[in-house]
Amino acid sequence: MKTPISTLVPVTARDVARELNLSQPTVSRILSGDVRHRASEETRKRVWETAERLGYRPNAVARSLRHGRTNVIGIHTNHKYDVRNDFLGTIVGALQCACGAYHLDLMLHNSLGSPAETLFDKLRDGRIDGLILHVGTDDPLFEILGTSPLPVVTVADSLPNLPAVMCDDASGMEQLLELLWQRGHRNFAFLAPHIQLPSVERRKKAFESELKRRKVPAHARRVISINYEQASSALEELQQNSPVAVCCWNDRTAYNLLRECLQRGIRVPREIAVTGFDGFRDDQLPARELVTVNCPWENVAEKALEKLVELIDLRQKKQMPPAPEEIRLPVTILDGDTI
Amino acid sequence: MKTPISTLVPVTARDVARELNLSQPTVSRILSGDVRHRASEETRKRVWETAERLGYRPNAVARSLRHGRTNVIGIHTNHKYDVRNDFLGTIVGALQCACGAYHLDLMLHNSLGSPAETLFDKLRDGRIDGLILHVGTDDPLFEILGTSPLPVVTVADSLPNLPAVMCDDASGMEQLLELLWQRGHRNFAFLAPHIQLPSVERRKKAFESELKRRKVPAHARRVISINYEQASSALEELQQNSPVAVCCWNDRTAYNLLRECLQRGIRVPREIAVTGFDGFRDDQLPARELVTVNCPWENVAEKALEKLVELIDLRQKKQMPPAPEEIRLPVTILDGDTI
DNA sequence: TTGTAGGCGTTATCAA
DNA sequence: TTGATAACGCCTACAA
Repeated sequence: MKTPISTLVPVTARDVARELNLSQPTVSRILSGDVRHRASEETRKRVWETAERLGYRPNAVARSLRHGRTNVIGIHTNHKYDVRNDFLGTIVGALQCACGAYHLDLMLHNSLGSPAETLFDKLRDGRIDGLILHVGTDDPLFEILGTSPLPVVTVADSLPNLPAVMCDDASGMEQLLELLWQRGHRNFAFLAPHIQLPSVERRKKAFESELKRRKVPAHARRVISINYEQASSALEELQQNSPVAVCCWNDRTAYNLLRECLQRGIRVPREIAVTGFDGFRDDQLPARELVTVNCPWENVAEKALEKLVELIDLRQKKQMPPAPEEIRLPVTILDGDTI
Repeated sequence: MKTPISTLVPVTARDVARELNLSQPTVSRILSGDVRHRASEETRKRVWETAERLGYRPNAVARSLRHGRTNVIGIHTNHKYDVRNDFLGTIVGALQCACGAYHLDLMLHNSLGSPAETLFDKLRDGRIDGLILHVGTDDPLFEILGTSPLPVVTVADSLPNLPAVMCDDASGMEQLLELLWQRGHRNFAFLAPHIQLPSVERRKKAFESELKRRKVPAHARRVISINYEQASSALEELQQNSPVAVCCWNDRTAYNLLRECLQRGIRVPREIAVTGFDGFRDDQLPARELVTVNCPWENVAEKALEKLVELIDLRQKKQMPPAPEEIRLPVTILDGDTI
């Protein structure tokens, strides 16, 4: 059995060349599988053998420098969560899978720790070919990225002047309300987070306009602000207006609300009906089956990557990118037993 | 307001130098903040201004080539899951946070799609300074990595000749059995997956030896093989020997078992008591509170990164790494209502 | 079929 | 204080 020589220093093409009294480019040509360039069978064989024996591997950093392309894409979010978050985890997971098909690798950029400006530098220091972005409009990043040469595609939340792939939040909310309406609900509430997210704004807007269209009076379609995902603060107000159908801005909030109801003995859905949004329902757990909007986040990630690769290829050819476009993917309803 | 010039091509130090009729190295020295090298105040100012105006950012790829160091570390698993998996998600999340302190970035390597050999090439092509590894012993990778110059630390499951950081699985199982014993249980079962994982083997071994020590007869400490996390196939055997305390090899299996019990009307813990392992309990959901072993996976990730950084620094100084060491972190019990 | 020269963008060492 | 030169490892064009 052949064992590659154990070394503390990586082996270069030059090392292989020296070993055989050849020039470094000759070795490089043979090993990079250049079809046009025919070398003598004899030489090819010796080069391949020696390369394997010495454990040669082409250095990707040098390659990247030469080609002006790293085959790595980055993902960045300015929200305070890491990959353990439902949303980010799903996006990253799907990206990770999709990257395989394009022979790309994925780099996680941590806003955690470094200020935005430093991060911005890192994002365009040539280590990534493109970026998948998920940020709120409060991030200073997007202003700069709009004018930078780095190809960027945003997911879930759109930003001005950047291409975006997202879910059809408005349609999701409308479908949700239609279902609630069919089940006889006439009193509604929307639980919205304090933070501003374009996707949540769209959900809220659709909540209001759709119910207005159905002639629901203002007191029966209230919007209640909560601290991020903490539903408890809203419970008193909800109970006073029970029975009520509560549309939570995301699934986690809905689960929090369900738990609170369980603890306080509030009957679901009799007194309070609960819906989520996102489709992060965990069917494995012996809990209630949450009614929610099934958002195709995997498809969002895949589509975003597809767009990003297009942009990267264009830039490689030094062509101007097309005008930024917004893609909205259709959503469906996941029925359950909480309404 | 200064707006950086929008360009399709990145700006280099050479561009800045040309603009000012200076040499490229001079610009580089000033901008890289070399303290020893005093340049005239006048020049410094002009260089900084021009750099900002043109939107210059040092190219990290070139820097990496020069320094022989990328400040990126990789993470790889050969299991079929991506970052959405509880375990991997936690490890990656914790690494992501910990990387901030070391000014490192994290790259996800997808075994998904590319064969192991290709992956192996990628792992040592110079794009990462070190690797966090989580693989089963069936992976061909570890044989080769043992002799490669790339610093590697494994997590959760140790491999021969590689430093490892893991949880004290044996102690966790012993604590679990002690608790079950106190609560009066005398009939036990261990649900093990078909796949071979060193960590699970340790849990299984501890299950057997600890119960043997307590003089539990063989028929009251059975080991049942299941397909990965699917507990249902074991239910018949479990019911026939009820009441029984079931130690699942991980939390997900335990939750699956709980769900099956719920659906079939089997009382927990009366007929079947359930414990998990790992500490991936979701307290947010209105479900049963699983009794499980709280494994400090975040600490595992942090410790592994710490070790990896040490190895990287050593290699940078071209020193030999120390003999591989195994670090086991202590675990505790999370009590609940399922035993 | 193979070697030489040059450059990707940066940093380090020298000399001016 | 600054500039020239070389090197990191690779690839491409051209010349031999």
